[in-house]
Amino acid sequence: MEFDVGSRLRSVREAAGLSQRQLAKRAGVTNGMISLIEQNRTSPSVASLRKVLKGIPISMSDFFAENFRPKEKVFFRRDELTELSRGSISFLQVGGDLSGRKLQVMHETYKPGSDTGRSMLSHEGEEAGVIVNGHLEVTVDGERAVLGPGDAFYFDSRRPHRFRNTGNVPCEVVTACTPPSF
Amino acid sequence: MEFDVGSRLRSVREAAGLSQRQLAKRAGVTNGMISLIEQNRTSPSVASLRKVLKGIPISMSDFFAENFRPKEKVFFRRDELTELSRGSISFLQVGGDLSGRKLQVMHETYKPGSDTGRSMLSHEGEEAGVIVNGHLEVTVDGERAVLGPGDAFYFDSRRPHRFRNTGNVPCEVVTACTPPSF
DNA sequence: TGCAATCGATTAATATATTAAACACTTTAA
DNA sequence: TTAAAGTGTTTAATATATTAATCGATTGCA
Repeated sequence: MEFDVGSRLRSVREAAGLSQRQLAKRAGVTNGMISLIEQNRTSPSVASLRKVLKGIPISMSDFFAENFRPKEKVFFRRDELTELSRGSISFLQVGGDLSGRKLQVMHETYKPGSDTGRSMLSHEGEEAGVIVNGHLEVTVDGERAVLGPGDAFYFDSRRPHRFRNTGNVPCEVVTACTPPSF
Repeated sequence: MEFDVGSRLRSVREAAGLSQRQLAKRAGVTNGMISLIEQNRTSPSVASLRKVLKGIPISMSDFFAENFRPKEKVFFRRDELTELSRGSISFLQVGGDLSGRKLQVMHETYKPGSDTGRSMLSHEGEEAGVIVNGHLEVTVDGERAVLGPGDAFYFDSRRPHRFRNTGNVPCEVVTACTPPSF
């Protein structure tokens, strides 16, 4: 799924209807450099790539965005949900391959003592959920709360976050995030 | 709005709980280079940045995503969910004002006999949910299924759809859609 | 037939990214 | 105290990105 910078640049440049020289002039770099980048004969510095993309124009984020694909299946029996990650946390994802989709919904079960980890990773998007059974300790960017049945959360996924079941019964949660995070 | 690569890298590295040397080893580059990047004393090639981000790990796309929102309310007790009631169906929305947000998560309860109507809702976006209790009849674009606890659905919201509780006990569902539909 | 103006690709020269090694500082343990 | 291992930073040497100039091929116009 690793797309290469060269083909991607050529693609967006041509989509914008610009020649290498036209783009080079708008971006304040040389046409030769654009040629080399598009052939992947050099890996531009992000400073240079920024200048080039500004000439198109397209944002870094959009330039590096993943690509899309359609989908069909609608209904999923509980044993058809795709299990994503094993260990002491069960992630049952609604739908199979979500690449190209914007929404990810999961039915998660946290065994007592389970923990998403201390590393507090962050990713783009928004994230929310409702507790169905048991209790879950949720930490977001320094704030912490223990949530029970019916309680809920909603936050920007870029804020570092962590989930732990500190109780002694399993915790069931239905969560949603956009776009899918894994 | 121009965020700089150095501070962003430092921020995500620290969020992942890694030292410059630890990250350098995982990424296959030198710690000195990471130091220089974080100080913006050099602009890495995208090839190098890719290696570094893979060590965290975080995608290019996420790395270049626009910056955080100011802190907002994260946790919601069940009596704090905002009720959007529609007749015999109870919609408890996670979060207050969702304007400008991309994700809407709701804890819904369908009383026996309740029905979103045969006019078949249709709107832009994607929609998914997991049944928590009871049974729900879901119709999407001609396809119909009766779903029970743990079952789920996922579809493009532009396909006409309808929800009915044809059973004799209340049905609880956690649903998500993007973007928010009301 | 030209000549002029494009196009993208290539090359030697040069600017800069990257490395390897050392620096100064803090923490931990004996 | 002492040593050892951790942190981030700095520097000279080297690898590579980038430039400026040129190339051959194509297109349009006289």
